[in-house]
Amino acid sequence: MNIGKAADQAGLPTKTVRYYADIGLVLPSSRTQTGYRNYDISNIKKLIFVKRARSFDFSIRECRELLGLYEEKNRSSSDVRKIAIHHLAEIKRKEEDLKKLRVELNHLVNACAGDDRPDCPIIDYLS
Amino acid sequence: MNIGKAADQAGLPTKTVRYYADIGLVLPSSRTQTGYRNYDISNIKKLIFVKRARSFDFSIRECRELLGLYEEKNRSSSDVRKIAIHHLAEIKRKEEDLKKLRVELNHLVNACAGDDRPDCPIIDYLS
DNA sequence: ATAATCCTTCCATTAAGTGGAAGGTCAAGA
DNA sequence: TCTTGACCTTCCACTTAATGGAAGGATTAT
Repeated sequence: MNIGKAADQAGLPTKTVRYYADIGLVLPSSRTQTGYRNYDISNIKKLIFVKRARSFDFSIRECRELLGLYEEKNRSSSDVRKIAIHHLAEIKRKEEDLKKLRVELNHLVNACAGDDRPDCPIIDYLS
Repeated sequence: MNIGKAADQAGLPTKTVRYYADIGLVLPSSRTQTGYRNYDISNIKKLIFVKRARSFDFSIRECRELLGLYEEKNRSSSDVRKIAIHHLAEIKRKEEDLKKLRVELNHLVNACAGDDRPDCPIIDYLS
């Protein structure tokens, strides 16, 4: 399967699939004599796996680790869980940061008249 | 004031202050004959303003706009408010995205035994 | 045969800095 | 006066995870 077809199957842009090959994340199983990348079913599965992991905001590095465990049939689920828990903590941290920002910015927005006068609590707060 | 002192006053790394000068966000008021950047009080105030705006996760582009309004003494507070509301919406969107991820990933982590067996709902879900 | 659609590699760009190298400047002490 | 150390300068590379585009080769359809 050529890269375009593979990308379609995986639901990823061709550019991204090529990028994943470049960084050695999901390599095509072979190349044609003229240099075209060949993707087989197991490659596609890996692409889909990475796509899903990325949609969970796992970094490429984490995707690499997860993909390693995905392929390792005698893995320990604790290894997978460890990565997921670490990522979960990161997500929670970001979420809390955003919440703080939202609450504070919301206050400022509410305090601002939003009219044609220059007085502005938002500017004041930042000054 | 030299850049190092200015950076200290603003609570920013020297590199960052130089970067802000490079991109024309906060320019030093002058240069010495030998090329050293000179910062005065108003420059420091702008640096602090940008630092606070950045801590609210306003992009550099937004900081530029806010800084423009900060300097424009006959601004309309509605212009400031518009930027803040737009940014607030963005924060909310990100927060909701993260929440969805967190809830779903939390399910998976809870479903995973995390022992030395290979069976793993997390891997299954991504496959 | 030729045109359209693939594919290839390589380079640049994105955001917001950060790190480091090579070298110039300045103030203080011996 | 010389030197040492702490500044400062510019320039280049690197970070994340792609994405856009150019130049050119391969394949497929008409």
